Amino acid sequence: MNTPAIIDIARICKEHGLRLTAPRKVIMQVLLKSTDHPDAVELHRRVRKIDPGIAIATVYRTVNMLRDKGVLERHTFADGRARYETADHEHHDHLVRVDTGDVIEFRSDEIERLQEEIARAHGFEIVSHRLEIYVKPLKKAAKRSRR
Amino acid sequence: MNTPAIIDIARICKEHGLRLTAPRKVIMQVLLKSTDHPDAVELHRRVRKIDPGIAIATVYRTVNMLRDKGVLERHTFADGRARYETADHEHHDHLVRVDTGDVIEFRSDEIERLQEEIARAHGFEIVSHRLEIYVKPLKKAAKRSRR
DNA sequence: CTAGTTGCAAAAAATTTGCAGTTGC
DNA sequence: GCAACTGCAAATTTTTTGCAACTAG
Repeated sequence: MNTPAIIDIARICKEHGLRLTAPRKVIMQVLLKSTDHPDAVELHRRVRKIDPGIAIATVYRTVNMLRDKGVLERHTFADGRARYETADHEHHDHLVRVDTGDVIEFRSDEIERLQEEIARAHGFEIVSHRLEIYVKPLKKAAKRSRR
Repeated sequence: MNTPAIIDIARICKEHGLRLTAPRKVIMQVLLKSTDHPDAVELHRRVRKIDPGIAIATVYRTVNMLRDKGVLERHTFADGRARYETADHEHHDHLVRVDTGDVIEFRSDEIERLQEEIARAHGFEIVSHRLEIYVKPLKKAAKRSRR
C-alpha cells in the first residue's frame, strides 16, 4: 500500500467531472497523506518536492476548486492564513496547542447535539460549524507566542 | 451619554501604558460601538468617516497592539480576512448566517463545560476557544454564496 | 524634551488572474 | 481536436514596515 489513495483521487475527479492531471494527482496525494493542516505555501513546498515544476497558482486553483466541490475544507486558525484538510474524514473539531502549534482532532457528540439545539432555538438549521479549543499542558505553564 | 466609552478608552490606554492619541480614540470608539465584526479595511472605512486623515497602517498597528494586550480579539471567519471585536464583553460564540453573513452572538454554559472536560481529558487546560456555527433559516432554503 | 505614535509610501505576504502553450479524454 | 488545465508573470488584495515628522505626557 504505497499510494493507498490513488484510486480515490481518480474517483473524486471522475465524480466531479475533473481531469486527472499530473499536478492534481500530486497535490491531492499530498493533501490526503497530510495529517496536519498545511497552508497553501506549505502545501506548495511539499508538492514541489515531488514535482518541482508545479506552480503555486496551480495549488491555489486546485485547492479552491476542491473546496467548491466540497472535497476539501478550508480552515483559518488564529494565525490568519488559510489551511486545508480533506473533508472525507468523519467530522471532527480541533484542539490546538498554543505552545507547539500541534493540532489534535477530537469529536464530541454531546457538543454536536447542543449545537443543534442552539441553532434550532434561534430558528436555524446548521450548515456547518467549527470549534477550536486553544490549550496548553496542564502541569507546566506554556510560553505565549506572538503574532 | 453620547460617547459612553470614552472613559474606558482612557482607562485602557493608561492600564497598558499607551498614549491616548486622537487616532487611537477614534479607532477604539468605532470598535466599541461596532456590534458586528469588521475587518481592517471596513474598520478603516468607518474610522475615516470620523477622521479622514487616519491611515490604514495606523488601524493595523492599533488593532495588532490591542490584540497583543488582550483588549481585542481577532477572529477569522470562513471568508479568510481577519476581523476584530473588543474583548471586554463576556465571552460568547458565534452563529453565522450563510445567506446574509450576519453574525449572532450566543453563549452556552453546557458547551463551555464540555470543552473543559475534553481539554482536561487530553491533559490540557484551555487558553481560549472559538466556536462558530454556520446556519441557514429553518423553513426557507438559503442560497449558497461563493467565497 | 523625547520616546511613543503617526502618515506616507514602499515592501512583503497571500491570493487571484490573463494568456499563450500543453494535455487529458 | 478541443476544452480543460497549467505555468508564468503580472495584478490584486491584505498586512507590515522604514522613516521623517509630530505630539502626548
